[in-house]
Amino acid sequence: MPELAEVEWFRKQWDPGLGQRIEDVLLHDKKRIFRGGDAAALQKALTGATLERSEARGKQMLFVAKSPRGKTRAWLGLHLGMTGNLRVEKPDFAPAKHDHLVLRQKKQALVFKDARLFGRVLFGEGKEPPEWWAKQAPDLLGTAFTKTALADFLKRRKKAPIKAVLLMQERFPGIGNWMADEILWRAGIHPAQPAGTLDAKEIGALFRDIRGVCRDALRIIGKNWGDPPDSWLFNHRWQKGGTCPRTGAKLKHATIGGRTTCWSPARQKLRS
DNA sequence: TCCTATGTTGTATG
DNA sequence: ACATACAACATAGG
Repeated sequence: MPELAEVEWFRKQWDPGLGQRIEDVLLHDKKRIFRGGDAAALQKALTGATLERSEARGKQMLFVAKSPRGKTRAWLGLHLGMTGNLRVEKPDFAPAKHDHLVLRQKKQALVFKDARLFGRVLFGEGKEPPEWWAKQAPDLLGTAFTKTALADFLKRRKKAPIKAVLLMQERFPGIGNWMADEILWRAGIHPAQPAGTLDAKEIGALFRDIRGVCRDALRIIGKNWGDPPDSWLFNHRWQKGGTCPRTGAKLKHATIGGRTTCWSPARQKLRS
């Protein structure tokens, strides 16, 4: 479920717990969601710590907690995978089947749920943010993401379909299946077009629409989980017999880059 | 029963 | 070493 804007929205669901002490940490499924990380150390470090702040970069979230007396910090990383979510419950909440991590506080409990277990919990301790956070790719709306950086990356991945390339988190953090389709639809580029064959005009459009979709998604979904307008591909892509909101033509679907892909054949044509 | 799912990662191959 | 393709992971819902 969660891409850039959904992750940002879920991150804020734990805002009621900021500035408050964590009384207790409940771990449900230790096996998969921690992927070999030290769940016991996480539990120990977070118990009694005060939740200070949180951030999201792409699909990765970071929650920072301050130890009771020391200067050290506990760094909690959450990735929602395909089906993860964050929510708030009453302080005496008892975790159900898929609630893998619960931070209990006086006024509420902060709950991480993930049915399919594709999500993951990361952890680190110390003064500096851990490696897994520091090495996150630069924000697509920041200054480090330039048209030149985009063109260079496309050149390196020249044989791969552009759809698959947009899903690479090392360069496009936060872009997922629906955002990639939305971007290519706006830019008028066929999802199977090899990345190295895009001309300067297409790269310009792609750059513009990557940032445009990120901005719009954060504004509409990231803020209040609002519904995207019908002028987007989003509301038509899963509908049976769905049509392109710009051309009215019937949308096409196929597996490209290993993922179900939707495009409007009237405005996205494959070139040779 | 079979197919699908807004994601990543390990492995095989070129 | 790098790029590409795809199965595997685990569960729920149509």
